[in-house]
Amino acid sequence: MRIGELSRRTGVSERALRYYEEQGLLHPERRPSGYRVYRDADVPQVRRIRVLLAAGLGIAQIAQALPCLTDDDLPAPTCPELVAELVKHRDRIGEAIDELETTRANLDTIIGADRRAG
DNA sequence: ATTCTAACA
DNA sequence: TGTTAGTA
Repeated sequence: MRIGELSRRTGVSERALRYYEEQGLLHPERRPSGYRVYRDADVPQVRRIRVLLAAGLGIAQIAQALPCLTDDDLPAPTCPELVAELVKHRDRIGEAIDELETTRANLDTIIGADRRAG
């Protein structure tokens, strides 16, 4: 299939699909015309990419993670090294949440002071 | 009608 | 990422 169909079947813009290729996430063949040709397997592959993006992973990390995932819609890590990195990523998110909660508490204090000040 | 590359109000 | 120009 060409990029238009893949875009429709995945809900991902053609622009994004070309960008994913540029970043090494997809490797479509090329027709003599220059048109990209995708395989059926690229449909679930794109969904996996979106899941990983939604999980907060960067393009570079996703490029390395894709080979270590089961070929299913819901990515399951097969390489132990990948699992370790994902856990590390999860920990960073936890830290970020803690910092945001502190920031929110500080804001609440200011808001409270403002209300008391009228 | 579709896709491609390159570039930016 | 969207969008647009000029092509093939």
